[in-house]
Amino acid sequence: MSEAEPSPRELEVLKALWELGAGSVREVHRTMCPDGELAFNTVQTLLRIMETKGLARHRAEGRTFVYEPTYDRDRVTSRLLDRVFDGALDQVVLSLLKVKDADERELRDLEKIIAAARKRKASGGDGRKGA
Amino acid sequence: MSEAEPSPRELEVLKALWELGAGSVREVHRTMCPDGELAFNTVQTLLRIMETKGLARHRAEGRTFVYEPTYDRDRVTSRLLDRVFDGALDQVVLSLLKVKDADERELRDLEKIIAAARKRKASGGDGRKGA
DNA sequence: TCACCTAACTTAGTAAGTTAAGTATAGAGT
DNA sequence: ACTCTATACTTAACTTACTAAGTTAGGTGA
Repeated sequence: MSEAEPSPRELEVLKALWELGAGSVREVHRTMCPDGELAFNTVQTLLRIMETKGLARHRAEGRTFVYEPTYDRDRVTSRLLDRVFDGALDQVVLSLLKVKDADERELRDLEKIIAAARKRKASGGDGRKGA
Repeated sequence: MSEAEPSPRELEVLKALWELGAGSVREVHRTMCPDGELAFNTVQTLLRIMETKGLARHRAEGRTFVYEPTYDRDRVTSRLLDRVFDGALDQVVLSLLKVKDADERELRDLEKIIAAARKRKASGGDGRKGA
């Protein structure tokens, strides 16, 4: 099984978790549906299932369970995209640019990000590839 | 409902469809599982369901149905990413670069893509997308 | 025409995702 | 001690996804 894919609803939970860093069921619930679209219990169940899938983990804090995401947003994004492209990074950006039609500021930001990546690679001298 | 999300399996079908441009059930089947992991009928059913969801459409060519994807890869990618990020393009690229550790050639390609996007915006002033 | 191949359509069963009511328990307040 | 509340755990109904066998019917060649 190793690394389960989050379902759409689970992704919402993850987003709340990323925003919070870590949080109790109550906090996650409030974050992901402030207007109570989902019942508290529903979120609780989701989190329990996500734990069995390895998408989240918890520690007890008093009587309350505090949940944490197992994978960060980068990891999840990368997996999601590998499903559509097969790891072709530039294809992704191309797609995005075609659809989103970024403004000048965004384009410049992107260039900065790329420059930073290049520098990181050069300086660290560290071209590790995680397995 | 407007625009349904493709399930994981449906995404595989879409990938075959994108590769083919358009194709019969048989062609899609061969493309997505050359070693017959899935039955022909399974693919056929998937395509029919995808049509009801608006993910694909077909035209009859003789007795054979030829299926076509409704949305191109860019569109699907963009929607997929909006589920994780909320349209923050540079966040996506940042995520990707963190995880993928692109090589120099890829980085240069990315810069070219960005430059092209900028030019497209400046010249035509026309960022129109055909449906 | 009859047998055969191919392809579409029907149906159905298993599995996974989604939702939430119901149940039990541990502390906090009176 | 008794009640109220907040929390975790159990169960289950209901939906959607996945898979494929079975059925029907149009062409093709003998």
